[in-house]
Amino acid sequence: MQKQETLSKNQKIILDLIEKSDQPLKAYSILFDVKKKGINAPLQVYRALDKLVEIGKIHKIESRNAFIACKNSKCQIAKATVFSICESCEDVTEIHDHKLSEHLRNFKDNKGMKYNKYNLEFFGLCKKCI
Amino acid sequence: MQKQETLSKNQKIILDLIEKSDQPLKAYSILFDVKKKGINAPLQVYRALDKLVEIGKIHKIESRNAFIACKNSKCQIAKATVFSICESCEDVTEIHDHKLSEHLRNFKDNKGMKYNKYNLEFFGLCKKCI
DNA sequence: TAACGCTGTGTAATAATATAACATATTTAA
DNA sequence: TTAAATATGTTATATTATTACACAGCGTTA
Ligand SMILES: [Zn+2]
Ligand SMILES: [Zn+2]
Ligand SMILES: [Zn+2]
Ligand SMILES: [Zn+2]
Repeated sequence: MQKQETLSKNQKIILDLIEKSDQPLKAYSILFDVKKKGINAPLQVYRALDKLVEIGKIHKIESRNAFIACKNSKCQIAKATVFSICESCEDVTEIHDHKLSEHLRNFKDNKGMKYNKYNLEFFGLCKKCI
Repeated sequence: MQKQETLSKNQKIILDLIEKSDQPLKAYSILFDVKKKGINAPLQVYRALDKLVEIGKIHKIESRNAFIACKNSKCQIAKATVFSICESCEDVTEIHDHKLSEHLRNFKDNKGMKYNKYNLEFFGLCKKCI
């Protein structure tokens, strides 16, 4: 919570917008929406997005080049993300599954990699689209 | 193997190139390399890439917008991919871990999604970069 | 208080990634 | 042998992201 207080003007504007949407937003759609607030250039948006991702307030959906707010206070350090994505309606939901997280957190390959982050995206059809 | 035989000219050229590299290649770097073979436009590359991804000959590394050849005959239907990515040297390795695959294949959320695909990317430091 | 590092802002230009639209050719299958 | 499906070639354009540069605000510290 105290991190919220230290956000800059542009970061707040953009986080507010993303948090109001329950679905991922794309950078240029964000740019369009915040022009009325005086944010004029892509770079202003990308800088805020980078910071918000870094502190875990939002996550990037890599397969969609879009950004969604994190609703889980526990993953504020965006190091372990799991999403479910409907390939028909594009609905995206963040998944918090303790057993799955444990499994992924404990995963060791046989090459001696030292992991500090993972991102998992499940694709399929949601209830409405089946 | 018989799928290889049915690849078109452009698909073969581009698959050959990707298979010769043990690391992911980006679309425009592929384009640059195949110009000498008569492939002149981005779309020709992207069309081949789409097809090769579809039949599981290559995979897209979503977080890097790059394409890597699949060396595992079992995942020819690119529905279940796991990668390890070194954030320092950008080395990418496809992971085949039976236990992990089982776990992911069997994962069910509580929203009634019907999954048909997943992609997992681990990030960290490889042995050389630690 | 001045010098400095750090973080953020604003702006313009450009790079990098990907697709639309259209015309034509080749392969496959009924 | 026609029709459908798949692939090609080309131009233009859309979308996503970064580089480069100038400057502002703030806390530290010499
Ligand atoms: Zn989260
Ligand atoms: Zn759906
Ligand atoms: Zn594979
Ligand atoms: Zn490395």
